[in-house]
Amino acid sequence: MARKPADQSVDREDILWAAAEVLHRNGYEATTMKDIAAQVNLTAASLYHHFKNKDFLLLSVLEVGIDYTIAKLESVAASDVTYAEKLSGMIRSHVVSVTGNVAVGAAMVFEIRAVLNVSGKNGDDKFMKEFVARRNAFFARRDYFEGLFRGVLRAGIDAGEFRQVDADIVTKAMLGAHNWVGVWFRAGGRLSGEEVADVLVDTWLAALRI
Amino acid sequence: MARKPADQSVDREDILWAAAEVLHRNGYEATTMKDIAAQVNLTAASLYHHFKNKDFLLLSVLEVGIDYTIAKLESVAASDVTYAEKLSGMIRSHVVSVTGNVAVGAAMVFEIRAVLNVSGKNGDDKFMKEFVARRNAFFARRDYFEGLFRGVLRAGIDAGEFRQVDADIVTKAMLGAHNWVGVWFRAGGRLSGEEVADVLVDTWLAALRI
DNA sequence: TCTACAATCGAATCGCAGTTCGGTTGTTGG
DNA sequence: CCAACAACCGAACTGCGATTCGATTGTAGA
Repeated sequence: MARKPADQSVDREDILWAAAEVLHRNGYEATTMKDIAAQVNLTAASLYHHFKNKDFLLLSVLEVGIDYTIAKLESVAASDVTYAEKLSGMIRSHVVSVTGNVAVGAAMVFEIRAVLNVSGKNGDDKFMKEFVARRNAFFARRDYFEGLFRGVLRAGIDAGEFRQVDADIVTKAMLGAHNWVGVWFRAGGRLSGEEVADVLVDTWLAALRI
Repeated sequence: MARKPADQSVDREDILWAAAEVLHRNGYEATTMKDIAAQVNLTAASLYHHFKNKDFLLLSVLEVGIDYTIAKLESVAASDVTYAEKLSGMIRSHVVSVTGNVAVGAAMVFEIRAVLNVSGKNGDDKFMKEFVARRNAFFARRDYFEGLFRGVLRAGIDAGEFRQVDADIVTKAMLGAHNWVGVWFRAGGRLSGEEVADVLVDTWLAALRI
């Protein structure tokens, strides 16, 4: 190893965090490498030491975001409680994740397209192959995430804990409502992240109660 | 008037519609004027005959979108029925609007930031003044739109038709769920726009029933 | 103390996107 | 039939953003 001037050097994690913030403010395409670099006191050129290119940087942000969210969710989904309790915990977990890091949450909602469209342009890029693989893996993670909710919903319906609803649509409605929190939530507002989560838990359980 | 080669000439409306589609696919920043122009068989230069610049074009898309949505919503909101019936109609109206024109719906959700960030850069642009004015008017329209839902929700709660909930948060949850429909809905899928709307109406009323 | 290499930067490349401009073409009201 | 103007286009300008490259600087391990 080498070069770590104590207070100047930043690592991959720092950059991702900072990038999420800038991305949140401006959106992927409107965010320049310079913008992101500035956020961590680097030059644009330096970013290429940590990430292959801009697309990989965004993808990395999305990856840590989904991994973090899923990690928290899985522990809840695995617990041995009623489906209603399980769903409550998952909703709370998701909403708190979003309110806890609006930047990453919003990136996961808004910047997916940027990652999707990559194949459209640089159809020849040297990193293309790896990129597509990682991108697909990311989407698989997202589907898995959605599946966790849908699974509990279905199981709860089958078990007679929830009323009969279209699980697919209701799942998407839930995720849509939660994702949207990242758009309007601001720390320091009338309600804390936990309080918002409480309202949403209450709302969804009411919607599902028999 | 002049120049209207019968089948070539397009009008403002056509361009806005086409722009919404391209925007939906690529996102504002990733969409070039050339892309939009191509969609209506024009050159980028020609677009400047119809719109002052790219920002105004996007803003115009958003304006027609919100106007259209609000127009449909107001007729429902004005009807003289129970709050539950009114809310049902509004939800249906909103969801059907979104599913009926996913492109515009998605633009209204995803491209707002692009319009927001304008002040940050061209702080000197000659059209700045007019732009800011129109942009603010647009945001006022959005707030008004949200207010229509919140108003009915509150009134229904006061009237004892709905159970006690945090109207602010539940309103945002509803709009989030509806907006999200524009992200996943595809015509020709398992359910039609109307059917999706039915599921959501059912879900929200269940969440609000006493 | 050396040496290899991680971490960084400045400067240069390269292409492209938004925009402008001058000119062309028909259509239409008079 | 004519003038005026709407609708359009090709070409050129301009600036900026992603990316590359060579050089520099410390630090960690031998």
